[in-house]
Amino acid sequence: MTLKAQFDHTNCGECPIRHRAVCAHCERDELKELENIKYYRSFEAGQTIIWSGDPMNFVGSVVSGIASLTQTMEDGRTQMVGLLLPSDFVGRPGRETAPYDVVATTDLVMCCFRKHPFEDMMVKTPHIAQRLLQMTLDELDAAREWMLVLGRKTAREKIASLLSIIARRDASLHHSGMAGPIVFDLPLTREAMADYLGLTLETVSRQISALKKDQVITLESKRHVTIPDMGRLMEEAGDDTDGGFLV
Amino acid sequence: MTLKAQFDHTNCGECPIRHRAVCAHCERDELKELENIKYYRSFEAGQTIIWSGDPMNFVGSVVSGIASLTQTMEDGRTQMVGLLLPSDFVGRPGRETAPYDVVATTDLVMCCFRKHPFEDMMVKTPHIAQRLLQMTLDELDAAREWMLVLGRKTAREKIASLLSIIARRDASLHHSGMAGPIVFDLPLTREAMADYLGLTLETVSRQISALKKDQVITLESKRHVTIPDMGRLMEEAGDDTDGGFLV
DNA sequence: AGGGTACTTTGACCGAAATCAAATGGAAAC
DNA sequence: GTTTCCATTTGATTTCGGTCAAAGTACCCT
Repeated sequence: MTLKAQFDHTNCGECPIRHRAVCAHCERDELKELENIKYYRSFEAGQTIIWSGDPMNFVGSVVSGIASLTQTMEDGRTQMVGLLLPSDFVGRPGRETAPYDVVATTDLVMCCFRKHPFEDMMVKTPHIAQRLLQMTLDELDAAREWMLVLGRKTAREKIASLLSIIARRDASLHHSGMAGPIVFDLPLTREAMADYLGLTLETVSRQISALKKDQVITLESKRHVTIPDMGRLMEEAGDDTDGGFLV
Repeated sequence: MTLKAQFDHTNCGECPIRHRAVCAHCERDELKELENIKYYRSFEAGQTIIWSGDPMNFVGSVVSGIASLTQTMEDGRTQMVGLLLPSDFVGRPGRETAPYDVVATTDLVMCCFRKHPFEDMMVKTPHIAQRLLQMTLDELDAAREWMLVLGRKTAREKIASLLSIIARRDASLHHSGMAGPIVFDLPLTREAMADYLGLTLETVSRQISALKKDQVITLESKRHVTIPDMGRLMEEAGDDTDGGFLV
């Protein structure tokens, strides 16, 4: 069951996503306090929000747009290690510095809380620490699922896996059922997809073309994707687990 | 700073590792309760401790030996997603089922706690939830660091990265300083190394031979490794971060 | 409309790692 | 001792994805 499914109530103030993510019981007192310390930040596509190693003085969640967590080697090779879609949480309570770069992949709005007040609240409100533990375990599962993709899947399977994740996340946002074709816009450039999948952008492009030729997907434009048969796509991804993905 | 460094006191009863891992302040009351519900389990090399999807009714930590977390596709491709060395924690408070197989890579002793009593204690003792959150964040960082290895490093760099991690963990166990050669036994078969690195066992063998030829490492036997110059090895691994690895 | 820029596709070629296959080594069992 | 079994090494060949290069496409900006 996803995070969204567990806490999908709407009476959580003007930043509902954030509260759904943190407040397990949506109690009014906790909410009031969160309301008092929250603020919004906007970023442009391409902007780096936090540099690896820098002090990170806030936590927050994505309201709209896409952010990514990336690691870079000295010679420039980069690997995306997380994809943050709306409602995803960013931040490490109890940590001083960021362990990797956080980059706005598209224009982005985040709902933030200064770290220290948030940590104080965590101490006063055990629910929150436990909720954060659950969320972190979910992220850990997603990261490990992704290790299988990076370590053992072919380029074609990697592309199918990524499309599958984005399609599933997007479908759950739009409350559509599991039947029928799924339509969405790819929020990533070919290069960003390559960085996520451990491929080159040329290989990404070639494999997308191949999936199109084999009618696993349809492209109305470079970015606008239709998936006529989700089951077929998941076969292509080599996925036995029909769910469970979280990132 | 590693987990070990933060909690390296010795007055924690007969299962000190376990308590170092969970009890942030080593308070006597908590310890007593933990003592009452703990028990030990032994496993033989190769034994599967938990199957992915099975109910998991305990949490615990590795006392001696090595366990690994692995994911397997239908066609048999497998990816190791975590390596559990002595003092590492296993288990998901708040989760019913295991998300991947846990396998004893060597003969193994674990110190376990039934899950429900442990969860009850977690609720009563906020420290523990917060400590577990910290540990889970560490694991998440390690998993993401490993994603860079899997996605972007060459076979030679992958091998060097793995040797580097094991050497560092082993060195910290034996309290040796950072200077001088490091000697240890490889606790993994070539195949297990391959599964961890997303390679084939042949490639692992070839790259180890190559590192030996280039005198980055010395092999007294197939498994007994000497690293004359840790800095050199880390260069080979492409590591800028001279530390931080946890798994 | 024209020109610039950034993103994407496609082609030709190359190389690192996979695959297939055989030989070697080392330890336990008979 | 030698047989058996398993882990490991090494060799020959193939293949998938990377690299280098060029062309195509869409969008923005005067």
